[in-house]
Amino acid sequence: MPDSSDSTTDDSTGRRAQLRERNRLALIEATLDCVAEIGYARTSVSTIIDKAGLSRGMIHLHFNGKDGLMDAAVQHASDLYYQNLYKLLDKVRPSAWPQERIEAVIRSDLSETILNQYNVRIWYGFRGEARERKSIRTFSDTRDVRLRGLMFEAFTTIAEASGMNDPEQTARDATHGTLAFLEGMWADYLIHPDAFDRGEACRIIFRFLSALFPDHFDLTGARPNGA
Amino acid sequence: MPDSSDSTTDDSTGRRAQLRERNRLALIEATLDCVAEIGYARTSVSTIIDKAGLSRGMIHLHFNGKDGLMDAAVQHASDLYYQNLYKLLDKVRPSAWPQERIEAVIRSDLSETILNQYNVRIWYGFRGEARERKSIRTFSDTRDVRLRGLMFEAFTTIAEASGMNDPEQTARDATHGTLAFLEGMWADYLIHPDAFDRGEACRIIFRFLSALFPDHFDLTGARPNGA
DNA sequence: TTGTAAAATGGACGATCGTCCATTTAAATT
DNA sequence: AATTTAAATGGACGATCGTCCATTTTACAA
Repeated sequence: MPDSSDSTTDDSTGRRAQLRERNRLALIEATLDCVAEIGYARTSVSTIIDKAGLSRGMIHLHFNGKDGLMDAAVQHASDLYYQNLYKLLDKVRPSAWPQERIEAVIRSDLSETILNQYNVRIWYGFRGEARERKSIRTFSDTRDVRLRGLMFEAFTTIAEASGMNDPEQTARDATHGTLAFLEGMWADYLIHPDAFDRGEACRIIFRFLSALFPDHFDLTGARPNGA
Repeated sequence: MPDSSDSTTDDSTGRRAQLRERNRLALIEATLDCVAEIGYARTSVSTIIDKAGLSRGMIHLHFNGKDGLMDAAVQHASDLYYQNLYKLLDKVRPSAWPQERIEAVIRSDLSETILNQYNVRIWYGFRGEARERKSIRTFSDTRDVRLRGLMFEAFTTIAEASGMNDPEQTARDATHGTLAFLEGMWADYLIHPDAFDRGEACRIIFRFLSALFPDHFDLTGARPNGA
C-alpha cells in the first residue's frame, strides 16, 4: 500500500543523503585530525582516507580533490571555533556590565574549550599556508567581524564612563590591543603547551586593562560598577 | 722559494673553503626564499636547487638531505633576526633610561628591518611545522633568552621606581605582556600586510604601558624621568 | 705541469604524491 | 522482485617527491 507523498519525499533527509553527509563530515574531520597530528605539510590524501577509513575516490567525489577538501576543512574549523566561542559568550546575562562582556571574551578565548592543543595546532598549521590559499586566508581573517564589534561596543561604553578624552579612539585601541594580547597568548601556548598557565595569561591581560580602566577592571577581571 | 708555514695553512680561508661556504649559504638562502614565496609545504628539493642555481646533489653533500637543510635554514633565519634586532638595540646610548630600552625593543621589533613580509612569512611558515621538527621548535622558542632578560631588568627598575607593591611580579607580567603584544602585532601584519600601521601598533602598546607606568611612558613612547 | 683529492654535477631510483575512472554496492523507485 | 540511479570503491596513471652515487670538474699540492 504505497502512501501518496509522505514517507519518502525528497527533503534530503533520506538514508541516502544522510550517509552522504556523514561521509563528507568524516573526511573533513579526518583532515583536521591529520593537520593537528602531523602538520599541514605531511597531510596527504592517503593519510586522510586512511584515518577516515573511507575510499580514495571520495575526496574527488565530494570535494573535487584535495584542495577543495582543505578549503572545506578550514571553513569547518572556523565555524566550530566561533560556534564554541559564542556559546560561551551567550552565557553572560543580558544585563551584564560591558566589562563583564570583555572578561567573558578573554576567559572564553583562553579556556580549554577553545584554546587547546588540537585547535592551536590546526590554527597555526593552516596559518602558515594562509598566503597561498585564499580560503585559508579568510579563515584567519574573519576573527574580527562579530567579535571585534562586540568588544568595540563594550570598550566604548567603558571609555565614555571613564571620562576619557577620545573614547572612540581609546575603544579602538583597547579592542585592537586585547585581540593582539590574545593572539600572543595563543602563540605562547603553541610553543610552551606544558608551561602555559591560563590563569597567569588572564591576569596579565587584566593587569593591563585595569591600568587602562581602573574603575572597571582589576587583576581578577571585571569590577562591579560604582565609580 | 717555499716559505715554511704561512701561505697555505689550513685556516679554511682557501679558495676551496670559500666556494664551499658560498654554496652552502646559497642553499640556505634559497630555502628561505622558497618558504617565504611559496610556503613550507610547497618547498621541495627541486624548487630550492632551481632557485639557488646549483645541482641537486649539493643538498645531500652539505646537509645530509632536505631535513638537514631545513634545520640549517631555520637556524640561519633565527640568527639573522637576533643579529638585526640587537644591532638596532645597541644604538640606544649606554646611559639610557630603562623605559628608553623598552621603547627601543618595541620600535625595533616593529620596524621594517625586522617586521617585513619576508620575515613574517618565514616565521609563520616554519612555526606551523614547529610541532614536528625539534630544530624548528627552538627557532620560535629562543625569542626570550636574552631579550626577555633585557626587558625584565628594565621593567624591574621601572616598577621599583614607580613604588609598586610587588615590583618583580609586575616586571614579569609587563615583560610577558609586551612580548605577547608584539606577537599579536606580527600576526596582524601577516594577515593584513597592507592595512597594517606600524605607528598605530606602537601607539597601542605604549598606551597600555603608559597606563601601567604613567611616570615612564606616554602614547609616544618613553618619558624622560623626573616623577 | 702533473697528480690527487675535495667539491660539484645531474640523472637514476623507488616511493609517494593527487587525480580520475571503470566497476561494484546499495538505496530508492517502479 | 526487478529496475534505476546515486554513492562508494580501489586501483591505474603520470608527475613529482627526496635520496644517492657514478662521473666530471677544479682547487690545491707535488
